Amino acid sequence: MSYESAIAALADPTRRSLIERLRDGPQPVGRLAQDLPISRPAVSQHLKVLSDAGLLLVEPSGTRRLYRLAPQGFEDLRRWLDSLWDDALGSFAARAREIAKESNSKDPPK
Amino acid sequence: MSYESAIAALADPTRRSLIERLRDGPQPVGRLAQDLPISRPAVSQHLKVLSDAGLLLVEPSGTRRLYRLAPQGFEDLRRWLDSLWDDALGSFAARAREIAKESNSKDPPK
DNA sequence: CAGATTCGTAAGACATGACTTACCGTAAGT
DNA sequence: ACTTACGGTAAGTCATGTCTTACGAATCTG
Repeated sequence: MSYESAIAALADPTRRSLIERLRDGPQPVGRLAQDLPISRPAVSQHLKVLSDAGLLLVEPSGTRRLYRLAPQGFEDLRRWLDSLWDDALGSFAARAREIAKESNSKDPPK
Repeated sequence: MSYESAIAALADPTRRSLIERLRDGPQPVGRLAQDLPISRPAVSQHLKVLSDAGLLLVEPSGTRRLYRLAPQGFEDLRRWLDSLWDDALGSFAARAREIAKESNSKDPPK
């Protein structure tokens, strides 16, 4: 239902960089912004996009906010991509059979 | 190595629409453009982006060009997404254990 | 309570990307 | 050879998204 927003969110390199950093575990905004060549507000905006897409969860802790990966958000995306891959394989296999058949007619057995 | 361009390509709704139409099998540009609310050149440009990202294969046939899904292009993307999902689940499980522990200290057994 | 941290939001500048029309090349049909 | 069909490319317009700085809200510390 909403893997669309997830894909759109993951399309941006900076946001993928944020996602990669969160693979090791939850981190506050300030720490995430430290290693990036952009301002902290920009990071906040990216985090909002990722959260709205269901890819991140937030947990307030004092004045800080811990962001972490949200497994739920990746599920739909994974399923869509898997079914797509299946169809791609199917089409590929069908074409392979055609190629084989054409090759046969030009190059008959025995 | 290049799942980045694949994601960027799939981020656009029109391009996803093209991908969806190609799930049933290969189709020429004109047919793909018929059902879309945009011009044929626009479709050509989208098809180029998808091809460059490794998501489509082209097969010239007379004056027409048949586009089909390229399984190879989805592989890296799938792997990256899967490993990401694994880490997300790991982080989620770790947090769940913390929650349970906190709940225990406030709500001691027996 | 005053000051310092941490972070989100608003407003505006700027770059990027998705469309259009116009045009050209190539292949098939008459 | 001429015409028609099909599709890629170029140039320019317009919308979208990504930054910046400035500001305000909430929490911790002294």
